Amino acid sequence: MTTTGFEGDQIRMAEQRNTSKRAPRKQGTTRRRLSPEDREKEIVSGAIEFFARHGFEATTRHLAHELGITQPLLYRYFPSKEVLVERVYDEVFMQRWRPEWEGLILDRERPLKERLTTFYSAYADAVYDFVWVRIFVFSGLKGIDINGRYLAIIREKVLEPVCRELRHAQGLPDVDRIPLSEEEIELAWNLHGAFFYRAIRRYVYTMPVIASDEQAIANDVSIFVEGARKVQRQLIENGTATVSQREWVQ
Amino acid sequence: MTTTGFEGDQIRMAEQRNTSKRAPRKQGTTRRRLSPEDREKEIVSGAIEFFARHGFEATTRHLAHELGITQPLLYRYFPSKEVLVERVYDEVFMQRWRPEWEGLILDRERPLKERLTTFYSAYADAVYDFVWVRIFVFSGLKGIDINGRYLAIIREKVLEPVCRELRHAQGLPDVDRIPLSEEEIELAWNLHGAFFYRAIRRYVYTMPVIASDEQAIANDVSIFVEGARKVQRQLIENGTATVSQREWVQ
DNA sequence: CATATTATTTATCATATGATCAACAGCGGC
DNA sequence: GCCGCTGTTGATCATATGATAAATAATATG
Repeated sequence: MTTTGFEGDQIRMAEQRNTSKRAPRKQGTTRRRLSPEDREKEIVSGAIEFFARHGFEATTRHLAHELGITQPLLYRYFPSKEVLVERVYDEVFMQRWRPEWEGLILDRERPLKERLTTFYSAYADAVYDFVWVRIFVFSGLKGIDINGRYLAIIREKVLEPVCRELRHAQGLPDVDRIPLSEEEIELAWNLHGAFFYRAIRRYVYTMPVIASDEQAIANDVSIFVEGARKVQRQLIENGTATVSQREWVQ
Repeated sequence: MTTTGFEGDQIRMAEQRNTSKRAPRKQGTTRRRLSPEDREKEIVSGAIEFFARHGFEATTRHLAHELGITQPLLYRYFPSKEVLVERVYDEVFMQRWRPEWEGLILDRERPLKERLTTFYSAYADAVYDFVWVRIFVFSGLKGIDINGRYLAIIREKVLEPVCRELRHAQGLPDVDRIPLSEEEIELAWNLHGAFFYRAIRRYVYTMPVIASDEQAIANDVSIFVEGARKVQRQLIENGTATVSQREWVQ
């Protein structure tokens, strides 16, 4: 009646972990003793996967159980759950942005569609990822400021460049002459949203999503570059992109 | 040292609620006695807002506190937290889809851009909403099946119609002759993703998002209808929309 | 092989949380 | 104005959870 459901599971868990990657333990009862560095790495990578799956409200006991260790051991390596969670944030968010990506958008030697497809494909390699997407959404819901900081980078390194290059591609005035408006930035969010919503469908809604990301991204880009021309031009000329009733008819 | 931090707060909370909408209580100490129907309504609507804000892991004590009632009272109206949460799901998801929306997309008397803008604007009235977006994302992360069921409706009532109407608008063969492929449905997700990601930025990331939804939606639609033509045609003709290297150059 | 070091575990604490029940008190009927 | 019904609360329970400390055992060193 008063069973916690954990006592006997340790051996089972240990065996389970062995099937994945760790050195095989001769007997399920033997204690595994790692160097502090290795243990910490195991805890952090396990915590990342664990919190990505279950959210940050999930318990340290549950995490320890999944790691095949006891709960107090976590406190040998991290003074509190909060610190461990901070570490997970850092590990997932830090250095996730690769500076070389920026160049992919800006290289005017290549046609814009190709550049954007190349960029978003490279970006997808890093970001179409269970851990990344879920941690990002979890922390967003929780109101962590890390989201805002990351999205500021996206704005500076992706959205604004996309607007500038789209202007250049169709011979519109430079941002020096007519600065980017919020409405124009919102256009770039169109592409970015279509791109990232695919990841949300896959990893937040756990829907089966079409296999070829390359293909889908190329289509996103094509739709955007073809479709945004007219809107961007209107936006710059009129200061608004309101489509007159006449224009509905095309 | 052993304080729970709740004892004295009840009066304060009661006062706080009074500022919002409830009948003013002459004395902060008096007990408020409602009819079961009214009390239940208060609890449900309070729970919706509360869980949307804090997630479903948030505690019944915290909820009761915010409602200005004591925690045991919740159990007079709901046998368990789980049942209350179920009720919140039902309340938020049920009858959220308005059948008349479907007609907005299908009315071939009007140009497609106008139809889609009208539809997505109407849909935004219901769905660009703090509670809706966050509950949807929370339940998605939690793996609740309600998401999948809702998205099946979206597919049937929005994505497939959008594909059909886009075909019709540019004289492509009917779905009777060439059925919709997953790739083609993925095109419609482009528009839907751009649309819904705006809500995610606003209510999940809590970013300041541009004011005029009407405007932004009209732009989304314009980009999509203008941009998706070529891709859809290629998709149907070639069975794939792979853009040849030559075509990059436009 | 004996011993010291320390990674890991067992036992435990304080508080938090879902849930229950008897006591209290607002409100309608007489 | 008193009384009974019942909406509401205070007290409490069992378990869960973050955190701590002492006991145990794996590994290195001599």
